[in-house]
Amino acid sequence: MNPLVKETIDRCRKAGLRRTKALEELIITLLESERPMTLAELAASGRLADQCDKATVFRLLQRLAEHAVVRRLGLHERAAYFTLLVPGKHSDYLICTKCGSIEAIQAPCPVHQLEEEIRQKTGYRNLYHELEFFGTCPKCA
Amino acid sequence: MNPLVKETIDRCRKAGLRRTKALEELIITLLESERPMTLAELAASGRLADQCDKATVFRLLQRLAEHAVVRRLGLHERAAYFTLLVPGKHSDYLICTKCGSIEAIQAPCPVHQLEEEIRQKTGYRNLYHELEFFGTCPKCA
DNA sequence: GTAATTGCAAATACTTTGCCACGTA
DNA sequence: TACGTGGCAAAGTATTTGCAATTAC
Repeated sequence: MNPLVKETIDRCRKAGLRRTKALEELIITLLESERPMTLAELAASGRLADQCDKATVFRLLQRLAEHAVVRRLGLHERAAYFTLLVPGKHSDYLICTKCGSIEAIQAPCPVHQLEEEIRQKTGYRNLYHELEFFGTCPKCA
Repeated sequence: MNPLVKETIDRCRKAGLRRTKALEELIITLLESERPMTLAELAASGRLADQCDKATVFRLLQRLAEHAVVRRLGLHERAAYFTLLVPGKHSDYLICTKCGSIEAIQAPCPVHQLEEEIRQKTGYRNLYHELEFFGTCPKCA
């Protein structure tokens, strides 16, 4: 088993969550995905489809988000997107507004300094950011 | 009347939209607002509440978004937010995840260079970005 | 044994559309 | 006059909750 899976489950356990089949499969699914996924996508995906109800996935995501194991993203669609938070990793995204494709951007994120500035000037706590680029991808153009 | 209102209405006219009372009031409302607003907020706001139906505001926003007069933002809430696009102006936002307050960030946006890089490397067209900082504001902390 | 977790179904919230009346160009 | 626009009400989509049954610890 991917050590990151074990690690992530450990974080959940420490947060007081029980180790259920659904939790495991959800984490594996999120980890396997290269991009954020919606609740509907997650609930319909192979690992989870026969494993548990959509409401369960919803409540799991909710709990995991509370404990900063996943993050809920906007990404402009009607449905919310979720992605696993891996300590030390951060992604910004490039999204095609025509076909809806989503890809993570590799380049180092250029906003850390501004984030630090905001932290100091405004006194906000637990600051994090979300950065997305939208446009028409070459295929759709 | 604020010259920006006239200017914006002109842009709408050029896009083929008719100059209606609802259009005018919507643009004024968006322009007066310091921050993005939801459809519900807009439809309930003084200028529009007695002026027109929520469906009308919805369809107006839709048309305006198509013609890049307004932009639809995610901002993490269940409801979508809308903001007027003023040529040459761009805002990033700082949002409190507890009380939901939204404020525009004054600091110059640090991602233009990355945006340019992406434009060149990926061939995406009509590129723009959305950047938000989330955290707990001093009041809520 | 006890409290967290789950499934199912029902309730909400927000968005979107149909259809006919109306107003702008 | 012609076609974009508006109002009202209904339908659609995604999210959220209640409650009893189940499961992890």
